[in-house]
Amino acid sequence: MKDEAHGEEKRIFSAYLLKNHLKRSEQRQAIVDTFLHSERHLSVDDLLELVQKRRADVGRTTVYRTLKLLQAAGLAQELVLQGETRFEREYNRKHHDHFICNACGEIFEFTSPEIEQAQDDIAAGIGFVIQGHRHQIYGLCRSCAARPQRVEARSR
Amino acid sequence: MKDEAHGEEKRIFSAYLLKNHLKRSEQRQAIVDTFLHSERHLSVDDLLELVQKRRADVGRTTVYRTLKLLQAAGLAQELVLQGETRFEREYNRKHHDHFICNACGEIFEFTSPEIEQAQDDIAAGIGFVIQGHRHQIYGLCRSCAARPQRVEARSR
DNA sequence: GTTCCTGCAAATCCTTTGCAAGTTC
DNA sequence: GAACTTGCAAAGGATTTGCAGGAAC
Repeated sequence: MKDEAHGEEKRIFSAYLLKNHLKRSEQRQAIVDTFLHSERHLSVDDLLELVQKRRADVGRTTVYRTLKLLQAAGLAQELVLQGETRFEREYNRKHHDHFICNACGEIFEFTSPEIEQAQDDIAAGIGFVIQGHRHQIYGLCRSCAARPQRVEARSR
Repeated sequence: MKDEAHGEEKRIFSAYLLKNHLKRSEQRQAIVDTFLHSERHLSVDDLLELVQKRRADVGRTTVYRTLKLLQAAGLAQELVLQGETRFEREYNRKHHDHFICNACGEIFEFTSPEIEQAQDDIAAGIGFVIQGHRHQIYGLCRSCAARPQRVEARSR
């Protein structure tokens, strides 16, 4: 199906390995492929579980290590949502931020030129050079907002 | 000096204790006072260190526990900046977000009605009810941006 | 063959919890 | 005196590291 997808990212990863005298192992390969094919915001356990469907012999340690490589290569980004560490693809994705539903945990992505512009203006005002940002909005998604009892559960 | 400051917050904390049948201990008192008098973004260790200047017998555990109370009372907010957990005062502060300098670690606060408005618009568009948000911008502050070698150090 | 990888177990780091002794109401 | 607090030590959970055996180059 999507085997030919993410060619550019795979090339970048290969280049990263080469440049750093690292080797190409089957486990590493499986983790990277799985990660790149995923569109979700994965926790380490999510990714481990997915990878193990391909190869049961992949260990959690290697997932941690490979995620570090992916980050170093600019292909993955770590984010902390609701106290949980998650990873998402980074390369060539339009910059975006996240809505997180407090009730169902669903994550929605959004982009806003207005917000980017406002950020730039503020940064310029204080002489700050922006290198990145994290922007997360918490609340209730449409369907959870329609179920009032969930609000109760969260407002404790 | 500032002993009379934060009266409203202290009152809220007292009310919170009362409402939950909790007691007023000297350690708790010292931690709360120290926290409220601080204008910085404190880590647990920062706070512990500050408190221990007043009372050497305050333990880290109690700091953790008291921070939970402060959060529950709506007086403190936890945030994760550069992977570090920190706490800041919450009550009655104009909502704000943070710039964090990647080189020196300095934190600058900012507010932006434009950004708030844009968030509201986007949320409305997808039927999302906003309950809170975190917005952090990373980069270099004015003085660190003027020192190019720091950029090197960070871009590894 | 050398260098890098892997999984396991152990080590760390941060935070929470169980508990006996001390405090507050 | 009953209920709550405290600090310590131990437990937990997440992530990292040391190491011996295995794979890649």
